[in-house]
Amino acid sequence: MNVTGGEIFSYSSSSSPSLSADISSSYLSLNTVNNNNHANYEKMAGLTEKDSWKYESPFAVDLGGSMVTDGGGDEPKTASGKTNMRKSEKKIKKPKHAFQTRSQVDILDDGYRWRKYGQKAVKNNKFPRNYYRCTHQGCNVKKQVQRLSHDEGVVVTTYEGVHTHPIEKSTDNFESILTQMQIYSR
DNA sequence: CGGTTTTGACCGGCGC
DNA sequence: GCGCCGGTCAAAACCG
Repeated sequence: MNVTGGEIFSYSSSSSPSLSADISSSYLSLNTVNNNNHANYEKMAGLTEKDSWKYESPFAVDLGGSMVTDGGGDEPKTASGKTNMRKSEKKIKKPKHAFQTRSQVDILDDGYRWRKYGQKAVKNNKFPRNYYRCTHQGCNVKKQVQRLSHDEGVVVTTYEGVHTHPIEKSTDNFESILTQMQIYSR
């Protein structure tokens, strides 16, 4: 069940669905998810109880900044043994924020550079979910992008963690600045 | 060539 | 204990 009211920030790109397409021209090469197979899930809109956690944000806890510590990269990636504890012994939850956006494209550029590290089929949803990680060194911020099956025009982006570095993108255009404002105004 | 995407394997948690 | 499921890894392919 959902705990405490979910923090769902939904804003519509008022007018230009192509907004993100423009900005992200640099690495907009993700070849969409159109070609995905069938897997006819059509029960609910796509949110199961399990998924519900994504839409609640325990940010009251640490948005203050404490959790950012992980940015230091506590992951002991030893060149030799990679299979060491992949799961950090982290007890505190990272803040997660779900954004819902109307957009034709999957790539919503927020000014950061992301590297895709996974893609999985979503239950009750014919579209897969994409997992991205911030490429900045020491920044463990992750995000996952998902599209609603029954409403292909809606893209849900869930951010996890807080960036420990400034945006590196050229902010010389209005759209990107707007995007940043939307992100920071939580 | 170096960074990124692709994609199946793998892993931990959870329910039965 | 087993199998499902969501999330992550990693090697190879890919691309500018």
